[in-house]
Amino acid sequence: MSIVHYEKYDSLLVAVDCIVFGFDGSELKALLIKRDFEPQIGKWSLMGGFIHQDESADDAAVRILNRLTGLDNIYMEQLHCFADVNRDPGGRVLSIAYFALININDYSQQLMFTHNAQWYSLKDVPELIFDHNTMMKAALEHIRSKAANHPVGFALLPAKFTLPQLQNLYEAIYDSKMDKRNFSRKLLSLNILIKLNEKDKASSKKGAFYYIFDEENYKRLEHEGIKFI
Amino acid sequence: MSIVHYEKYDSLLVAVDCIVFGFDGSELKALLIKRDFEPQIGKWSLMGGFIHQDESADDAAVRILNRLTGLDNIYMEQLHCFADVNRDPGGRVLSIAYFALININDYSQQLMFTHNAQWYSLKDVPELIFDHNTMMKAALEHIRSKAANHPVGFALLPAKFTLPQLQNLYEAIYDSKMDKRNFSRKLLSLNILIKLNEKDKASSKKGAFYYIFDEENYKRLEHEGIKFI
DNA sequence: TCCAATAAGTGTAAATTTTACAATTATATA
DNA sequence: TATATAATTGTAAAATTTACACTTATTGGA
Repeated sequence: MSIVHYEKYDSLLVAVDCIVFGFDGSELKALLIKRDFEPQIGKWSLMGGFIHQDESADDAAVRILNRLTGLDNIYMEQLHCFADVNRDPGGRVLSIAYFALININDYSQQLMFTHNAQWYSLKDVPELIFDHNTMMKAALEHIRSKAANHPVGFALLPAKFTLPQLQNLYEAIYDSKMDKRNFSRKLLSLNILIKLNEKDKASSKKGAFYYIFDEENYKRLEHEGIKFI
Repeated sequence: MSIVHYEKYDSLLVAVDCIVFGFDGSELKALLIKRDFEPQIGKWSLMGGFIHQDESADDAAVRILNRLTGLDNIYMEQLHCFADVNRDPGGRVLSIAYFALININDYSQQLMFTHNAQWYSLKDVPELIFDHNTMMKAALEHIRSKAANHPVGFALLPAKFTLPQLQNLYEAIYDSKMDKRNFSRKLLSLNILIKLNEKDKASSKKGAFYYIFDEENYKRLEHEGIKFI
C-alpha cells in the first residue's frame, strides 16, 4: 500500500465539546462552566478542548470529561459534528459534540469550584458561547429520542434507586407527568429491574423499595431497543 | 468580543465521505467508486473529499454529492464523525460520514462511467478502503432505526410508486418479508399516501395503483416520528 | 373467446398492548 | 392513637398488532 502525504493547506482545528447531563432526583441538569479564559471570558459554555494530533475524538472527549469531572468510565456518545464556517468567531474550528451522562452525586464540590462549574436546570440554561445552546438543544432531543427506544437511567441514577425516582427521571426527560401505575407496569415488564429488600425512607413515611438494574438485561435492551413511547 | 488566534499546531485534515443509498424497486443499493487515484488506487471506496477552509461540512457534502451525481437537493444527513488516529494510513484525517438517499433513476450512466461508479447490492458490497465498510454498516443501521420511527421512501422512490414497491423498500431495508395486508393497513393509516387513478402495469397483469406522498403530512411525520416497528 | 397464470387487493378474529382511572397500605410524627 | 404522606396495587375499555387466505383484474396463450 502506498503512503501519500496529503497537502496540509486545508487542515482545520477540531474541538470536542461535552454536554454533560446529571439528575438530582427530580430535575435534569446540565453541567456548565464559566470561562476564566479567552475567548469570551466570563461567559458560560460547555466544557471543551482541541483534539490532539495523536488522539482520537473519543479519547479527546474522555480526556476532557476526566479533566472536568475527575471521573473515568463516563457514559458518553458522539452527538454531532458542528462545522459551520463562522460558528467560532476566533477562527475556523469544527466541534464534535459529545453527550455524556453522569451520576450527579459523583461530582465533587472541589471540582465544581476548580472549574467554575455549575449545574443548571435545563429550563434555566443561560446564553452560552458560540453554538453551544444549539448543541445543548440537540443533546436534549437526543436523550428524548433515545429514552423512547432504549432504557435510560443506568448512568444517571445511583446504583440503588426507587421506582418513584426512576419515574421522576423519565418525567424530567420529557418534562411531563406520567401515570405511576402504567409506568411501573411498563418498566417492570422489561425485566431490567431487581427489587431489593430495603427501602428508601428519605421522601416518604412509608418508604419506597430500592431497585438496582439487571446489568445484563439492561445492556441487552440498550442494544436491541425497547418501545417506551 | 475579543478575537483570538488559536495556535495551529494541532489542526487536522477533515474529510467528508458519503454513503449513498438507492432503491431499484426490489433491492437497496449503495453507490461506490473505484478509485483511479492514490491512495489505494484500484480499490473501492465511498465518494469523499476534504473540507475546505471556507465551507461547512454540510456544504462540502453537498459539493461532493453534486460532483458524483450531478444532483442538487439530495436528501442528506450527517451520520457520524470517524476520528480514529490511524483510520487513514496516509495521515491523520478525520472523516465526517454523510448518509444520502437518492432515486436510483436520477443517476446518469454518463456519471457512473465518469466516476468509475457502481451500484452494489448491500449484500455484495466489496472490501472498501480505510474504515469505509464500518461507515457503510453504520449507515445501514441508521436507515433501519430511522425507518422504524419515521416515514421513509420520499427520497428513494420515484414520484409515483405503488404499494408493492413501497413494501419492497421496507423489506429491503429490513431484509425480511412482511405481510402485505398488515403493511398496507399500517401505511394507509398514516395518511401520507395519496392514491392516483392510474396503474403501473409493469409487474402484473392486474396492475398496481400508483400513489404519491402527501408532502405536508410526510414532512410532519418525519419530524414528529411514527411507530413503524 | 375462454382459460390459465400472475400479482394486487381486501377482512376478520384473537391476542396483546395501551390507556384511563382510585382505593389501600405502610410508616412517621403530632 | 389519629393524621398526614407518599408508595403500592388492579381492572375494564380501547386501540393496536398479529396471523391468516380468498377474490379480483388483467394479459397472453390455448
